[in-house]
Amino acid sequence: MSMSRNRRPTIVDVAELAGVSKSTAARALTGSTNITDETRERVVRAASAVGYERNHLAVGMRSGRSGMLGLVMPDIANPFWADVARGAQDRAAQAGMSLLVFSSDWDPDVEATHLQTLRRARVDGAIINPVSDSFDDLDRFGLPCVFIGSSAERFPDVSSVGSDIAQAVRLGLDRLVQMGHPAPALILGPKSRLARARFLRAVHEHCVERDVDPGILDIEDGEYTVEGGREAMKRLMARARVGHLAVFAANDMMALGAMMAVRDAGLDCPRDVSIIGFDGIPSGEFAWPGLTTVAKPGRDIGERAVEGLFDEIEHKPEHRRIYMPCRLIERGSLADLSTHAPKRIAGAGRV
Amino acid sequence: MSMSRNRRPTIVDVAELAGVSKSTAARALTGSTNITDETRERVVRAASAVGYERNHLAVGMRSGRSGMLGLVMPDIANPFWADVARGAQDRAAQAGMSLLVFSSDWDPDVEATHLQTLRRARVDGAIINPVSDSFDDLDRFGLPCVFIGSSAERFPDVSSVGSDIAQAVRLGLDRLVQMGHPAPALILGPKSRLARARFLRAVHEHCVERDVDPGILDIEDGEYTVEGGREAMKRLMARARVGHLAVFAANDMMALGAMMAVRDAGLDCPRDVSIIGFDGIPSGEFAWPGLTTVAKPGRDIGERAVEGLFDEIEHKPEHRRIYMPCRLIERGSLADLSTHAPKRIAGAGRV
DNA sequence: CGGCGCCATGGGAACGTTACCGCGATTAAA
DNA sequence: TTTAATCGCGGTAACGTTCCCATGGCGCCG
Repeated sequence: MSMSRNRRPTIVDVAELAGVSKSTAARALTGSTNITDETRERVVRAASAVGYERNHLAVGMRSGRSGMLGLVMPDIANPFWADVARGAQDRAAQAGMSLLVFSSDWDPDVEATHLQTLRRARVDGAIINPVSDSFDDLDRFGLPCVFIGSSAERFPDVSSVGSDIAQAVRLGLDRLVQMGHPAPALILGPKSRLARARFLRAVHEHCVERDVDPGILDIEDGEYTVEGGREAMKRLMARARVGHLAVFAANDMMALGAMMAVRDAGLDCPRDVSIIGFDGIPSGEFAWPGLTTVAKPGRDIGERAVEGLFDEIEHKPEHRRIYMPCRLIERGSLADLSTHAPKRIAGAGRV
Repeated sequence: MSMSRNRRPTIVDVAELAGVSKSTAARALTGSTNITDETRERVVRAASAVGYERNHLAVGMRSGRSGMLGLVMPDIANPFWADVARGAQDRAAQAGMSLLVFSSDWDPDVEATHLQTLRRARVDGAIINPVSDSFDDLDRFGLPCVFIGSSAERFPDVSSVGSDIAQAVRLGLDRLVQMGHPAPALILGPKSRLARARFLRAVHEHCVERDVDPGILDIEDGEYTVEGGREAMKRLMARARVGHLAVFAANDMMALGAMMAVRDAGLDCPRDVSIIGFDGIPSGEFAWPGLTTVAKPGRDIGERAVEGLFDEIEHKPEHRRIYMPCRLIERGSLADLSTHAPKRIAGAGRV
């Protein structure tokens, strides 16, 4: 018995036990052709007898494929990104691949470090929510890449997957109009973020289609946080405005912050103020009232990103940018003013 | 120029450019001794010139250390587990290691598949929230392991990290007593879950210390979900009980569900019913009222698990089970009855 | 001044796997 | 029946790295 207990069995151990060469053992185990059924079965039996498990490091070295994918996101603890990670992980596992997960915390330096780690680990491809503005060394040796998120649009020559902001905004605005809020105020993110511009552009297009002057919309900016939304909502309420106030927040966290500000001001949502968010984070379900929002398909985005990455790895550059449709989740933070004040352009009167 | 653009540069490319042997190049790059500063600098310069990046697959194969850790959790999209993952990932990155993340969905078969993948990937160790009851093949070849979560207590001979349920329960009950709720009702998980027994035992111990008969506590069981908590709360309210009702839920989701049930019944939290949860999920912050809860240190648990795993990998079996302290987060779902009804054992009267 | 030892370097093997090639045997085709 | 083709199998090289050992040069000490 040459098999020591502390050493992991290799394919030669299997071959010896089966009485064949390691070449034959490899053929049997890889499911290759040119092998007798009887021999294959003998090898397979020997493999399970010694507890053989193929060494993926060695396979990866020989074949140049590590069987691993990289995922670099701002923060895995953020519910949206966790959802994306889950989708990516499921799709990768389905294809027999593993996922290396990293959080960049919106820091370009951290991101660069993680990317270097990914390249060193010889991942077969990477899914990245880009923070940095330049990726010179990213594709220097052709690491297949798919970007995710709206910041990915800064890189038109890299395949990417994101939510369809135009469709999402349309979804939200249509519902607002249906409920009798044709000209909602907007709470947007910082001007530096690309997503802000996308969101605003979609609003403009929608207004134009409905012959509404986008200029009449109240707009407040804030950080993409609860506190940012709270402050923005305070400023919004401070503006002299009569009647019911409807708000479309570009982010659920901000929407929840806005809800808090409404409560702080002694008002009631949805009676005095209607709020609709954008993201679909779980917290919106437990707020009171439940937050009506346009949900991004985080999991689907993760899945599609992996699928796109497979195309990229196989050098099938079919698509460049995929927009995943969002869906409306109604929970009760929108007042229905349509019966009381049908078809008015400006803000409707208080119920 | 023999360097093709599509081939990743190896250490021999570096060595050739620097005019040394690959052994010397390796010495220079690994920071080993026995090398001239001048030679080292020349090699380092050559390495960056050709864009050399050490192949971790090859390193892992040669050294037996892949530089990767595995993390198997029920669901990365669950906020608590996402937090754990974040902590583990940060601590691993800090040590220069990568994290392979998997979600088992509480399915033993899926878990087994992921563990096999981990072993094949030759991870240096794994952090696992165990679902299965048996792990025969887990340590057959000595894969270093640290378990996390309360289900880990089923495996006393495996190092594990979990939250200190006894301390958490004490924290919650002490606060309840301070607020004038000495004998709260309990909403617990299914009887099959180990965490339920731990929670209940801690409650019993605390009651005994305070000379309260644990038998007088109302108890309802439910699934660890919003719906489970909602149903349990309904049953709790259906019991003939006068005065203010205080509830300690063993899980934040259930606590939020209980809050919904209270609202559905036309009652008010905290005026009519006090609710305290256990977990510390973000959603509790946005509920109305904000959910007072005992928060598990998810991120810390992840970090400590990685640290424990390092000890395990280096065969330093110091500790076996680490209990991480929880902390109380007060948000307003507890009514303060202490001034109105100080020091009463049974349920206090309505305010 | 000579021998010994240290130190910088180079050569080669090994980690575990798979691809390629060669060889013998069995079978099909002429 | 003879030849060619196919098929099953074994040997060997190669992936990129690090470690061990050998070698040669130089300095130090006796």
